Order: sequence, then structure tokens, then C-alpha cells
Amino acid sequence: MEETLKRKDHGSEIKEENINESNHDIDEEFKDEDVPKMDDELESAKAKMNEAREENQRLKTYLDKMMNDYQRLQTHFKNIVHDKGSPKKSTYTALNQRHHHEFQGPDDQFDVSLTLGRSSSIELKRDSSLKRDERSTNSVVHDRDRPGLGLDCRTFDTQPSLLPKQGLAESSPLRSVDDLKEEEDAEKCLPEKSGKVSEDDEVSQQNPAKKARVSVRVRCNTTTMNDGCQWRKYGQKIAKGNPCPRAYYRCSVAPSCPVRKQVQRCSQDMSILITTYEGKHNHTLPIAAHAMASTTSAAATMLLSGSSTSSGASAATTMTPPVELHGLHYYLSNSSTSSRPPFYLPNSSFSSSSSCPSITLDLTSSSSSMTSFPLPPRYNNLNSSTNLNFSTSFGSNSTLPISWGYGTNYHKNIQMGSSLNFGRQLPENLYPYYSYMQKTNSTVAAQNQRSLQMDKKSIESATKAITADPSFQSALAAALTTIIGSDGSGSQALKLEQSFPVLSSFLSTNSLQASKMRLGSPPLPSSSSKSKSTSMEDDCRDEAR
DNA sequence: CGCTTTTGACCAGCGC
DNA sequence: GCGCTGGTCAAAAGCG
Repeated sequence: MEETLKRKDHGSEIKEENINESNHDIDEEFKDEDVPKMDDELESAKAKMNEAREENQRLKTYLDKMMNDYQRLQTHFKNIVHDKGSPKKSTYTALNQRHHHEFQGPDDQFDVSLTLGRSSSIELKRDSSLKRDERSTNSVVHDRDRPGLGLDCRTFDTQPSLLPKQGLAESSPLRSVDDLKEEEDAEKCLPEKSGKVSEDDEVSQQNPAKKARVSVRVRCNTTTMNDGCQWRKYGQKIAKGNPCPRAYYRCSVAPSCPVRKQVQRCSQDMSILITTYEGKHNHTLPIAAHAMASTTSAAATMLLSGSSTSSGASAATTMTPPVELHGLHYYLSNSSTSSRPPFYLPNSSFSSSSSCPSITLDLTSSSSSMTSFPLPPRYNNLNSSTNLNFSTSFGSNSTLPISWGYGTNYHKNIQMGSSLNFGRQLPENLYPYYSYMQKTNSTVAAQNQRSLQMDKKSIESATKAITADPSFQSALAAALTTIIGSDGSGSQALKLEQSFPVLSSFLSTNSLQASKMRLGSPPLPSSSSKSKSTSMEDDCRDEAR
């Protein structure tokens, strides 16, 4: 990351030098001209150059702040790692011990589900009895439509010996039976291909019986979400319990690429698209696909490595009580068995098989706090419930060729440069990183400065909204920290930060800050740097046409 | 013409 | 063993 920032800094200097040279050239070109019109143009050009110079200065400021944050957090991170006596005593464990003394750390297989928004603990408690009744009649629960910010990071531990017998199943947030089955169907393991060579072999070697999958639930009205990669559809099935067909895709960037994904629409809410990824790409990816690919592969790797320390499985399936912090719910489960846990959770993830641990990113939720975001009406209509947007918007045209776009013609955008779009909001620190990423694309070099500044304004306004909501920040940070702390090792956090480009910058500030808060240490000063983020509006642009 | 999508057939795993 | 289900294959059709 540091190297990346240095490279970015260097790039900014080069850009400024070029601007100075261009200024000089312009002066040479027009110094002998004696036409007022030319003088006006010259002045105009100089003004533009000054704007570009100012922009470079702003970028340098971003870079400096990023570097400061990085250095500071690196120090804090080392201290945290150093202070921890036992690597297995993670932030995550400390947190849960703080709230639930019976909590046990992650073990063997587990699912991690990042649930963003939709339901707060208060609402869940309030509605739990009602939902139980509804569930008992097998009715459909659409609690996703409830407003309210919540960010759940759940790890389901089904190991009974480690679990409290508190009947959490009944007090848990609820989800309909159909929803559950559907998600189970969507996350069903892909059969392992004998002789299949893939980059995740190292993971498979560590856990030969396990094959991690990363599922993403997003609201999307198109057949598939744009993750920046090229996919070839090779099959389609009507899965049991869901009238919507399940589509099977394999990566078509390289013929031998083992990566596959399943796409299925939620029968309960047709606007929700469930995409399940498996495997790692064995080829270079378009820039647009880097974020998603690295995130999913890192999630899978982390999932497997984190689950490798465990003891055996058990038949019973239950769940730890939810841990609440800053409106954030933590659930632990161990999907050691193929049986479904007897509870229903909005935004939760489940492993359908012991050989297939999975991680689910549920980005379908809505939250009241998010409604304050200055989103255009069309945006709200198209994607009314997505909460987080780890995205940026610097395509070659300075508009939004974002990778998690929503359109079947996403291939048109693949080479334009984009990023992983985790919903709506880009944490402010992500901007410099993605700015660098985008600028490394040759097509970005000529981007329009004015459009850039217009984007910046909208981004800044959105950033103000997110920075004005500390509960949201802490919730997201805590969720990410929980993942880091799942094994308590610093390397895990580092791996996460390195491998999850969309998370790295955010982790470097808010996550560790939340970690500190939970551990009783004073929080780090938050970065005050400006940010860049955009809505998913342009992701849906093609779709809306 | 090449690539993608469609779709029926086939295979494997699992439960009864 | 049989049926069900999920996942994959591959030929045909569609598309630019």
C-alpha cells in the first residue's frame, strides 16, 4: 500500500511537471501573437492549467493524509499484534466476551456474513415474537423492507459444544423459510472437478475437503451484476423452491480459468440478485474486475484459513446470541453440518455443506440513515436498499463505468476502468487508492477535469452524509474488524487489507478505531481527508435505458 | 464467422 | 435401487 501511494505521489509529480511544460509551450506558442482573441484563449488555457495544478495539489493532500493514516495505523496495528498474548484471542473474541460470556471463538468451518442495514437490534427484539408467529405459519417475512440502519457481521457456529443453549434461533432476526431455502439453493456447492487446476489449490490443499464460496446479495434489476469480469453462461436450471432460474457462468477471460459463478434471483424479492462465486482466476484480470476478484478470493482464502483450526463437527445446529455493538450484530455459527440451522436471519449466510464454507455479503438492505444520502430518485428506485458503496467513479469519460454495474451489457465498460461497488458509499479513504488505480489506466490520463470536479462535489456531499453518521461508520468498521479479529492474528488483518482492496483504506482507519474502542483503548483520530465516492446510479444507467 | 445463449440430456450425489 | 435435485455438457440457435 505504501508503495502504491508512493507511486501515486510520483504520478502526481509527473502530471504537474507535464502541466508546467504545457504551460511553457503555450507561452512559447503565443508570445509573438498580437491578437486579443489569442490572449483570451491563452488566459483561458492558463486558468485551466491552474485548475489542474490545484487539483494536483488536492491529490497530493489526499496522498499525504493517506500516508499519515497508513503510518499511524501501521504503528497501532503492530502494537495490537504485539500486545496480544494469544493469537487466537482476537478483537472479535474480546468483543463477544464482553457482550456474551459464553461466546466461543470461530472454529472449524464458519460463515461470515456482512449484513448491511435493514434491521437494528432494537427492531429485531421488538419484532422477534411477531416474526416467530409468522415463521410458525411459514409466512413470508419481508423484514428487509423495514427501515433502520444495521450492519450485521455474523459468523455462524453450529458446533453445539461451543454454543450456548439460549435458543437464539427464536430470538434471532427472522427470515422466511422460502428465503432460507432459496439462499441455500443459491449457495449450494459446486461440485469439485477432478483434475481441475486452479489458483485456489493452495487453499484446497490446506483444506482439501472445503471449497469456499463467496455469495453476494445485491438489489439488481438486471440478469447479472457487473463485476468487471467476462462470463460465459453454460447452463441454467430451475432450482427447487424458486421459480426463478439459476444461471451458471464460468469465467471466459481465460479458457482454463476455474472460476464459476451462479446467479439466481430471490423468489421473495425479485429485485435481489444472489451471486455466488467459486474459485480464483488464474489469469490477469481487467482492472474493473480486480476489486471483486481479489475480494472474493481473499474472502474465500480467509474463510478457509480461519476455519482450519478446528475441531470436529456436530449434528446439532444452533447459534450464538447476537452481539450488538453500535447497532451491529454479530452472530457466530459453524456450518459443520449440512442441516440448516433452525433460525432465520435477514442477511445471514449459511453453509449448505461442510465441504463448502461460504461467505455472504448481503448488500440488499436498506437503512433509514442511508436515506439521507443525496441520491437521485432514479437511483433510489433502481437500487433502493443497498447500503455500502465501495466505489469510485473515474472512468475514461469521468462518468461511472463501475464494475458492479447493473446491466447485461457490462462488457462495454470492462476496459474503462472501474471498481468494486459495495452498495452505495465509498469510505473517504478509498478515494486516493482508487484514484491511483484508475489513473494507471492509460485511458484515464485524458479525463476531463471539469467532470472530475463535478463528480467530486457529489462525492463530497455523499461523504459528508456518511461521515455525519458515526453509527454507520462504527458499524461498518466493527464488521470489518470482526473479520480481521476472527483469528486474532495480525497477518489476518494484513491479508485482509492487502487482499480486499475495497476495504483496505477503510480498515486502516475506522476498523482499527472500532477495534480500539472495543478493547478499551482510545480511538484513533479519524481522517479528515476528503473523499471520493459515487452512487451506483451509473451502474444502472444502461439498465434504465 | 466467431462468440454467446439456450436448452435438453446426462451425470453424480443424496435420501428414502 | 430408485427418484429427486443440482451441476455440467454440448448441439443448436441467436447475434453482431
